[in-house]
Amino acid sequence: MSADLDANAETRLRAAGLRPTRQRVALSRLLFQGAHRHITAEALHDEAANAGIGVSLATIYNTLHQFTGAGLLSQVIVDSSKTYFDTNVSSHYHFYHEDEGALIDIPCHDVAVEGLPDCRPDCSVARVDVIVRVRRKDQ
Amino acid sequence: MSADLDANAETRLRAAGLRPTRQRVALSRLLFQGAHRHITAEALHDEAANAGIGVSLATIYNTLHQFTGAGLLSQVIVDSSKTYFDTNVSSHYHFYHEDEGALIDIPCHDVAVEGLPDCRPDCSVARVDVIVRVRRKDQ
DNA sequence: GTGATTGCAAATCTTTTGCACTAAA
DNA sequence: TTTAGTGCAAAAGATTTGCAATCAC
Repeated sequence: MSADLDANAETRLRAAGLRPTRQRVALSRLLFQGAHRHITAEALHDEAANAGIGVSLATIYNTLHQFTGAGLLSQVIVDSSKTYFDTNVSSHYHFYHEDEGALIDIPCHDVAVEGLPDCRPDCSVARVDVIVRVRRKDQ
Repeated sequence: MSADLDANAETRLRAAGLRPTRQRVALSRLLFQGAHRHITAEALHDEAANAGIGVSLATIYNTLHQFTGAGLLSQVIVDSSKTYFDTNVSSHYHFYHEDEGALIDIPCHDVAVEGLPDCRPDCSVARVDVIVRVRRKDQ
């Protein structure tokens, strides 16, 4: 079954036009098996290390960006000090828990953003980000 | 009139509970005279230098954060590599021109964000950010 | 005077880069 | 074999911090 997972990961990578190297297959398994997740480079590095996969931080960054370029991941910008990557690449929004640094998806179809004006005639909209910043309630 | 502007700046600072030091008064004038603006620490530092005001970059950062804490500025997080500060502290959204790194306000009353679910019972919404990322159209 | 503020330089933190080495096709 | 990918260590940026000097009250 580990071989199965590897085969899945390999297929996914090939489909995205990426060579299935040992590191990419391993990271792909960590990222895409199970539910969608939000992760930072540092966190993925730690996770890989705990899983006994030796991957340098530089390769983690490279891989995350390659995956993003290939459409396997999306970047979420909510905090000026670190970058989150999201395994959910469909259109959706986020809660960001500022106390915990946690991201939670908000399905796009739940939310309507209406009345946006046009920016400029020579511009087109690449993406609309909606970030709902939440905090623990004061007691 | 320069004295007037300084007096305004001083009043603004006192009202915000900040001691009106030379640097703060000068930066306050740069930031708050004229129309609303979006600026980075680096850009404000350059602007201050061009205006003949000697302020260290560390003080620029300190001041921007103090102003933000005092409610005179708000932070806009749109780019993982730099932080923008906005002199418009009223509730509103943004266009972000990714090719140019330019921010443009979208008045909040133009836009309706509807259907947001609750995050968790123990959380309250601190702010809703809407960032419309635009690009130059491909020709 | 006294505590808040500033400036500088060094430290920190995240992310990127150059280059020799290794692995996939 | 040939090119893409990796690891390391160093570099690059943005931001922060420690501490002595300075300023506002």
